Parts: sequence; structure tokens; C-alpha cells
Amino acid sequence: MPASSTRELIIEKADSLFYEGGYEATSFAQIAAAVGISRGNFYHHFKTKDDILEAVVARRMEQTRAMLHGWQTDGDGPRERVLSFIRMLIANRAKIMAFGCPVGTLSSELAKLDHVAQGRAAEIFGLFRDWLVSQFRALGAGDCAEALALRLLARSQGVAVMATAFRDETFLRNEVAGIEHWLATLPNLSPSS
Amino acid sequence: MPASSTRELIIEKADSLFYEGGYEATSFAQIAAAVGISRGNFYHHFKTKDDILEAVVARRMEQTRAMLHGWQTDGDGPRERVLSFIRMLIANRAKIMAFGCPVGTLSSELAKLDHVAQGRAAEIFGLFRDWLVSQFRALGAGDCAEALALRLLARSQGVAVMATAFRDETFLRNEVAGIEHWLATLPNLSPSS
DNA sequence: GTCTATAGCCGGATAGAC
DNA sequence: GTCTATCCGGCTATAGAC
Repeated sequence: MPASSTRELIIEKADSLFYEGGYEATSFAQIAAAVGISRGNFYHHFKTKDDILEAVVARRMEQTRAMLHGWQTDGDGPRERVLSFIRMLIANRAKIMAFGCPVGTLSSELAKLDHVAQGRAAEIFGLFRDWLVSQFRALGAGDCAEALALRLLARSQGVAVMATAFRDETFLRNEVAGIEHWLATLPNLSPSS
Repeated sequence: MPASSTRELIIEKADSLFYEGGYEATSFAQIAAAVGISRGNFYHHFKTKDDILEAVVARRMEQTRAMLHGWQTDGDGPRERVLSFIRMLIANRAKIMAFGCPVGTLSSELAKLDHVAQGRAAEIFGLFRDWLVSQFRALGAGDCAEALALRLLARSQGVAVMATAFRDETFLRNEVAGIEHWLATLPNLSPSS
């Protein structure tokens, strides 16, 4: 199965459109147009819109796993790895200011729609949380590791929401600097690790 | 003009429905049913759906102003007033865990829809920001007041997003405690004020 | 696997009677 | 000010030819 199969292409385009326009507001016609196929052909690959959402969430989970694995391999120690997470906000700043965080905004939208996939979307947060917990453990955070991981996740989400609302890159950069400072001055973590 | 006029009732019900179900996903039929009028009658009060959104945002701004004014009047000093803001997360925890923050989720949805009212929705954040700036000024934060106000806004938004994603009240309460601790231990703020 | 054609529904919006 | 009746378009989804 080649990576550029029609099915994969549908998932890829749907992923972008769901992120940039929202799940509810994105129609089959838009996805079909982006892929370059007819609407009818669509249903050969996915029976319902929910099925596409399911596939998009699965794709995002897989890409998240791959990204975390990459940071795990490349990162020079746990502190540097956590910085990789924080700096995502800078790397993706243009899209975040336009559309917010892909995980946070999807989770919030699905919550309002009372959609069954809301839990699955939140599992992406779970991947980040678990990975961050292991980094904070390696930093010697012990029992605080989970609280620190969730706090960092929450702060990055807050930055994303406010950066989208005000479309303010200076604010985003200031907050990233603030989070990095928070990480550097956390008590009870060995500075050299 | 009585407060329970049909027009006011439409705005009130639309406000709730937009919050709980999202703007795009809420139909005229749902609002009309909630108000108890026919769809046709609807257009006597509002020409387009965007007009209702405009009115809903205006209503939220007015209510926010009133709430901030209330805190200003009742709060026992600036520190206590900032705590009123923080404790909103506790007071509204059930709705936040189900639907997120009304301001943050609306702003994010409108950003994706590329809706003209996105800026107006963000102005509600502006009200909170300006009010918090004046509190931090009163606490002696000086030039840091704006950065502190934005940081507090962002942290509360982050808590709302994560609490919605995981539907976890313990996390929400822990984070509120963390934010209160942050406020209590801010450097360069006179503790007595 | 991809297409055209179309069903069936629901969305926002309008006209006009009362 | 409120109603019923209706238009038009876009939506998800299906059927069936190629």
C-alpha cells in the first residue's frame, strides 16, 4: 500500500481541512475537491463523515507518536526534550495564530458536538502527557512528574488559545520564554540533567 | 423595553446554544424551539445568523463588564479581586468540563470559520486583560502588569481546555490551587496589598 | 476504483396572511 | 409581532454505469 493511495490522500486532506476550518464546518465536497475526486467516489473509501474523523484522529495519534519518538531519539537529555515540546509553539506559530492547536481545538469542538470521538481526540493529549511525565521523571521530579506534565500541557494550550484570539506573535514568544524560564527554575530538579 | 422581550429571549437562548453546541452547529430551528417561536417570526428580530452572533457577543461583553464591576466593588483589595477571577474556574467547573470556556471556544471557532466577529469575541478577552492589568498595577507590578495579566488569562484558558479534554475535576482544582500559589508567590508584589 | 446522477433532508432566508 | 407556507441551496449518503 503506497503512502499516496487515495485513501491516505483523503485522510491527509481531511486532516488539514478539519484543522483549518473545523470538523463540523468541513463538507465532503471540500475534501473531495482538495483530493481531486468526485463525491461519489468518496463513499467507496469512507462510509460516513465520522469514519473519516476516526481515521484523521488515528493519523494524528500515529504522527504524534512518531514526533515524540523523534524527540526521544534526537533530544540531548530530558530537559532538552521538554524544550522540544515547548518550542513547538514557536515552530508552528503561524498556524497556531490562525487556527489554534490542532489537538485542543478538535477536542473542544467535539466536546460541544457531544461526539463519540472526543475521548479519542483527548488521547492525543494523553500521549503528550505520558511522554512528558517520563521526561520529568528522568529530571528527578518523582511524584510531581504527572502534575508538572499536565501543567506544561495546560500552559501551552493557554498560549495557543490566546495567541489565536489576539493573533499576537510577541505574546506567544514572551509566553514561550516564560515557560522556558519556569522549566529552568523548577525546584527539586537536578539542573545538570 | 422589558428584559424578557422576545428579542432579548432570542439572544439569551442563542447565547446558551452557541456555548453548549457551537455557533456553526446551532441552527435557527434549535433557537426558535428553545425560545418557543416559529422560525418565520425569527426574521422579524434578526435578519441573519451573523446578526444574532453579533448580539450574543455584545451581550457577553456587557455581562463581563458587569461581572468585573461587581468584583471591583465587592473585592477586598486587588489580590482578592484577582482571586475572584481565578475562582471562576471552580464556580463554573461543570460547564467548563462539558463545553470549555465560553470566550476561548467561541474565539477559536470563529478563527477557523474566518468570521468577521472573531475580533469582537477576542475583545471580551480584552476586557479581562485590562481589568487584570489594573489589579496587578495596584499590586505594584508596574511594567510587568500586562505580562502578568496575559499570563493569568492564558493559564486559565489552558486549564479550561485540558479540563474539557479529560473531564477531570481533580486536575482543574489542582491547577487552580497552582495558579493561586503562583499569585501568592509572585516576586516584587507587596504581600499586604 | 472512479464516475454521474440523484435521493432525501435540513440549513438559512423570504413572502404574505392574520 | 407572530404565524404558515415555501424557496433555494448545500449537505450527507446511495445507486448504478463504466
